[in-house]
Amino acid sequence: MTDPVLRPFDQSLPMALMRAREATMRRFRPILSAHDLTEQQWRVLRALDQTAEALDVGDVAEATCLLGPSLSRILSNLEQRGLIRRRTDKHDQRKSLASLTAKGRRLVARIAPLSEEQYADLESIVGTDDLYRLFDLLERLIDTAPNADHESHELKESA
Amino acid sequence: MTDPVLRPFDQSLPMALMRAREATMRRFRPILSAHDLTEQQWRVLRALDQTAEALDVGDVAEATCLLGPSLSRILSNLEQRGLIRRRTDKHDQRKSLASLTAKGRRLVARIAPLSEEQYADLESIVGTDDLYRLFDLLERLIDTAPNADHESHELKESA
DNA sequence: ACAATTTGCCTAACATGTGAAGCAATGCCT
DNA sequence: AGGCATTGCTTCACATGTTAGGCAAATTGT
Repeated sequence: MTDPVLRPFDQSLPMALMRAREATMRRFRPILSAHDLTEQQWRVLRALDQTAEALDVGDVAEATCLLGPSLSRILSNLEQRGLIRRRTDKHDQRKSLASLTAKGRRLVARIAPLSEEQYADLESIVGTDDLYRLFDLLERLIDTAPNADHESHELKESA
Repeated sequence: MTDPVLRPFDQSLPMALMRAREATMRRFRPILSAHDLTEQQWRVLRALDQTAEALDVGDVAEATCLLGPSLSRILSNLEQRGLIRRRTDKHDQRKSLASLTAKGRRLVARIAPLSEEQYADLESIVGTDDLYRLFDLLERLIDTAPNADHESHELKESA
């Protein structure tokens, strides 16, 4: 029964997660900034590149882990640069649908191999097995979250 | 030999790290906002609470994983609120030394048990063993970083 | 049909992330 | 001592994180 002394930072999980992410991103950031893209802008372009059709803003937010206000600004930015396009959904006029332009798709295609190259390096250094172990542990951590809608898997079985 | 297609987000390590951190912080954020503190402000207070003496701004930046400009603003904020104190180092007048005020130390003491309670919950859910496994994997990831000064352990042995 | 509620996206305001530039204090060199 | 690059912190400018509030379209209840 010791006093409730605060654990030092080396034993803080959020801190370790942040440093790990920072260390990982250090590989990719130079590629992106060379193409005048931020991390977040790149995540949006990737999300849109993954589907043939357009996505509504809510889906993009979920996929990219961005909050509405940030995403709204990012979409405006990318739209002005001619990388994406926005139009309102005919069936629900509250929704705004986003999709890549040809220019945007070309940009993703140009960056993709560079990104995958870095990822391959990372995997070879850490080791494929340990990388999967890490993914599993992170996934478990995500599932312990109090009450977040991360596209709950739980409903499917109980429905 | 497939085309260099981009991996989906569920196989992206930076994405998994971000979601895991977000899920973890969801436990702590309510405690902090109830005391009008942001994550980052809390990290600074913690860092200063860990040492008896004052820390220079560079050390605080390293300990809290904050960049100079952010830290500079945060210190101004905390100083205005009377939670910390700043003075210039007599031996090197470029340096600015920060330390907690009595008020700041009381605030940390009030929050600490709440924070540790959440941490204990987390550990009991994830399991102590898996938590340590996770720390190990994250540490390895951090050490694969291209060229960052994370208080390199390497020098001590080779010196 | 109509009022109340909810949903989806937006803007506003403030705090932080990030790279570049400024500036004073220090260290180095001759 | 006098130049000169370096260090430590700050400020600036712009992009994002975060919470709150706004507005129009859709849904619900009657």
